[in-house]
Amino acid sequence: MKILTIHADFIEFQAKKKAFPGAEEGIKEGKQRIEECLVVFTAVEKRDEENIKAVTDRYVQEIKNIIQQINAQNVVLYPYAHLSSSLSNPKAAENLMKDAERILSGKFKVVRAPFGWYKSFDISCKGHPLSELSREFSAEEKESPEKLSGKVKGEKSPENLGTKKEEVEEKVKTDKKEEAVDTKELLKKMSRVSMSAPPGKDGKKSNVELGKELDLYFVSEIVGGGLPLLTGKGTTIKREIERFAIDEELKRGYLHTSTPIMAKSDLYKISGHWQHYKEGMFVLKVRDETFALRPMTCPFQFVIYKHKQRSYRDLPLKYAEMSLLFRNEQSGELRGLTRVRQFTLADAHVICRPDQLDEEFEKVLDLLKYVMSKLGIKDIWYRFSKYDPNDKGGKYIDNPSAWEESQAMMKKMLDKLGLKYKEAEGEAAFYGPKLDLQYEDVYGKEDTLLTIQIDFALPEKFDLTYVDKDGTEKRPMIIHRSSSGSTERTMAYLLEKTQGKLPLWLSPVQIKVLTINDSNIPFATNVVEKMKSAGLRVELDERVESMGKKVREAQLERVNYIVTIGDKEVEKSTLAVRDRSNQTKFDVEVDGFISELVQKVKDKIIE
RNA sequence: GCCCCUGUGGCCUAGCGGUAUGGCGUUACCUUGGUAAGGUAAAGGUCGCGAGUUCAAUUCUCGCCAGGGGCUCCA
Repeated sequence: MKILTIHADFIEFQAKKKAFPGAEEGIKEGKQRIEECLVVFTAVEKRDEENIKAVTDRYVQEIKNIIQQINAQNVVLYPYAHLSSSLSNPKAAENLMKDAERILSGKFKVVRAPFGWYKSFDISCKGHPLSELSREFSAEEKESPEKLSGKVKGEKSPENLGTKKEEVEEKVKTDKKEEAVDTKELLKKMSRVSMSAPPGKDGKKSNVELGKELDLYFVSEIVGGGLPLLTGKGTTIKREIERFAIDEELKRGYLHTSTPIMAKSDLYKISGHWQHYKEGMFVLKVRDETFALRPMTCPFQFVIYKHKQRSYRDLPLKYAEMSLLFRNEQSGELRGLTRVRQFTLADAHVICRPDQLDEEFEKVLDLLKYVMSKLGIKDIWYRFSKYDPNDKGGKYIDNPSAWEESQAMMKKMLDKLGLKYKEAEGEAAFYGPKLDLQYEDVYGKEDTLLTIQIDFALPEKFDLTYVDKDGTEKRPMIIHRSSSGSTERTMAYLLEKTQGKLPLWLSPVQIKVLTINDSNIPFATNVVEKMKSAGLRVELDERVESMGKKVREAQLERVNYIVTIGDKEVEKSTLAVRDRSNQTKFDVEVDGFISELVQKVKDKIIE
């Protein structure tokens, strides 16, 4: 329910005409005038139907509270459908208001304006701070009326100024009480972790299972669904992927930006994301302003582009960012690291002249292929994602000729590059066609790993321009693309594909050093320190356990190399090295081994 | 968000209308052992949370939270 209240010197209204056939009958004809009154413009909404009684109670309570504050005697209940776009059925609304009239008339003089009629009215608002108020509420929260009214007031800051002192104190008290009660319960929640997933095809483990088994990440109830916490090991993988992507992008002429993770809603309104995806955004209302966590990077980088006048000589401009994004995905969609509510996207926007599009597209594809080769991403396929000409849900920018043109352009490029692809209607972004790089997870489910998109709509919306040779302003083209994808999802892909046996350069623990007896520890420690200072990730297992046990555990951790140090090794200053093929080499030179691994890491060898 | 499944100490797991089984890990002691699990002992749980049914609920019912599978969605 939404209400708007006006403390008025007077209101004068007159029913003119039925707004629909079922309008209230037997109403007073002619003008009615009420003086010194609180006028309550009221819209009953669809969701209120679930619990009419509770909503009525709150409605009455709110009115009483306001009347008390402004010290009025008369109330006018005025049906006002225009406050909401999701109205309840008229009969329910009419009955609700009649009920409220009955309840309130015990204490005040109540006039109810006719329901379902077009009415003319004159009103004179007193203009003091509390003379205009609005409230929005539903029956969802079943709490005591005192607490409810405190809560509503808390949401509307200007009115808070007028709240009586004791009410404010009471609110503070209830807040404190809530904190005290919850803390104990919430602490328990903090330790609750739930992660479980059945095996996939051929008994393969999902990224969820591997994440838990290898201690890479987990999801905690207290933090929330779709918000995984990466441990030190998990973060190592993430960091290596991201460093690699950033370094490679820099080599290829990208500029890395660093833009805020949130903005005022106005920014998203320009791009159309607000209209298209508001439901999927985390919206923050702070005082009188509305912000939202960003679900994508585009508009931020466009703001940077627009900050200066650009010449045709400046193009192509390639803005990249390792971008933290937030999307309020449906709860049923969340899964491990594959689909989350906060993720990092290796995002970029190549802003270029139309004559550069072909070449830039090709360069992007080359970058993606390179990244995939180093990450060991194979068995992906290309999907040419087009719009759906028959879509009437407003899912796509309404400009069929631009769609046809840009899709034809993309198709030409794909064919020229000799790519094999599947065409998919209705899979485009709302602003343009995409080339998606698809993969299959352990359950055989298809998902997008990387994407390249041609955008014909946003340059127009943001009025992006450059000055061409002839001195006139021209419209650039934009390629949206991700190089290593969402790092979280790419990690999920790699984990599932390798079943945790990550390539050396991505492994959280590359080497595990095992000692055979305590007298080997000093030499082993020395070796470990050498490895660490060479930049290798190594752990020492100096426990007094059997060799068999230590080896088995190291294998289960999926380390790349198991180095054993016993009396023979100490004596000769060498190592016994076992790799993933389970073959052990003896008498390996320490420095040689270290430099070999360092080189492998540097070259990002996929074994 | 919808449908279905799941939720037992840090991890895996047995079980059942009468507060719980075993293993791994942990801690202590013994073992100094050469490549897939050495021995003994101890500590650790209000059986996801809340309500209902019952003399009695971890067990049955409902609601909520979380995870997963399938839809839908994916800027």
